[in-house]
Amino acid sequence: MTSERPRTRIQRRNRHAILDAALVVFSQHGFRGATLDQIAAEAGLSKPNLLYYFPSKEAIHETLLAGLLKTWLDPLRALDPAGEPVAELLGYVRRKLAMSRDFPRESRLFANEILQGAPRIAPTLGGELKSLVDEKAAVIAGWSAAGRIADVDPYHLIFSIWALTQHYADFDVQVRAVLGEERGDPLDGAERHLVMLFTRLLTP
Amino acid sequence: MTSERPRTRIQRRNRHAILDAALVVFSQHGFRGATLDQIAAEAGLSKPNLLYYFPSKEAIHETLLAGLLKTWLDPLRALDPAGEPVAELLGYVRRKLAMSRDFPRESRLFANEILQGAPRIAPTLGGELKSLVDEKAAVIAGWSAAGRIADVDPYHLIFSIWALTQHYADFDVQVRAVLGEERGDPLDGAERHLVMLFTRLLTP
DNA sequence: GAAACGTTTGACCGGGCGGTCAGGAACACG
DNA sequence: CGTGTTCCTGACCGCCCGGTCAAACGTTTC
Repeated sequence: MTSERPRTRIQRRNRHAILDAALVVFSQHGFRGATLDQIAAEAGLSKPNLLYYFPSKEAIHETLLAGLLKTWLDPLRALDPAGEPVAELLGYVRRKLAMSRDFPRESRLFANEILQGAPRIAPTLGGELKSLVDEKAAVIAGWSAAGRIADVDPYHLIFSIWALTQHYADFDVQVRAVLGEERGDPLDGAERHLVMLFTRLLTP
Repeated sequence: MTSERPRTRIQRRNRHAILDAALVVFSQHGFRGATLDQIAAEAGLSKPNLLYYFPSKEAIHETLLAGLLKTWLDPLRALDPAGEPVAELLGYVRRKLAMSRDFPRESRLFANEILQGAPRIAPTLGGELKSLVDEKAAVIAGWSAAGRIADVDPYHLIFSIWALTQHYADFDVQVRAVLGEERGDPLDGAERHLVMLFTRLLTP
């Protein structure tokens, strides 16, 4: 893969600006819905200049996804087999929810990719993602068998955490439309609710 | 709105074929990502013939969304204030999960629309959807106050049901990639898991 | 069978798209 | 200051997209 680090400061700045702009545009319109002109405008650059730094639209998208996947899986990697089970899982929920709060565009970029059949990251899903989940699922299954948490299917537990936390980023518009403008940040209520939900679910 | 019913049988057949094909294509590629040629090919018609039955690409999409929203909200409408609270809510979960099983493309069409900021159904979200949810949230809050179910935020409870059930349709590729091909239908495991989850959450 | 109407299509159009290219501007370094 | 290198851009290209249209084809009706 092309992993040459940017040499000059101007390169770093512009590549960064492009990826930032691309994240905004791709996450809102999806890959096909986004245009290079939009990204260029958002980045404050000309379209040919974009293609000076990246060989193609595809390449920008791929770079974005590759960078995303690492940070996206970190919260799960941090799940400590040696920790207190319920606290560990609640910590995972909180970290994941924090990502929905702090990186909603990353979440939507990912959701867009999966929705469209994951054409560009299918191998990663069946490879890196699957083996990480397998590993952590085994840990959870161990906790379950030892009676330290309630008896739950570890895979569906993980899916539940993903679904419940990412929902607040991906379906943000709907959440806000339903809650109206009065209430405070939906994410605050969500955190209380989810901590309660998983506490009730997991304590034996 | 254009609500003239199709007169002849050939009209009904072709309009239906177009909407069917459009659902397949729109749900996979999103509005901008889909092309009339794709829809026409999927429907087995020529592109100009598509535009004989619908005035524009937009019109096809709108027709699809309008028809979708009704069926999409029916499971929530069926929530009976007079029923037994836990059973009612579990029934809602099951109906919603059945929709993910039977109409995954409808779910993805909806998800695509929300992800992109709901440009075409924002009014409906703040109107029809909000008032329905408000109504049912009041019912659930009543059950909560009466001690017939545990003390939960009714809005976030409803969000949780949406998130957990739709996840299996919208993120189907990811779910299957993680679970591998061995296991049976993910939806079977999901149903057991979700029934357990909501039983634990809701019983006082 | 001919008129009248509903249905289908090939050919076409203007605009927007991803991408190219030749050359100019800005900078680094002696 | 000169020169090599990096950075940037206007103009352009070919393709694809949504949509149009005139004409042909089918079907019904009398």
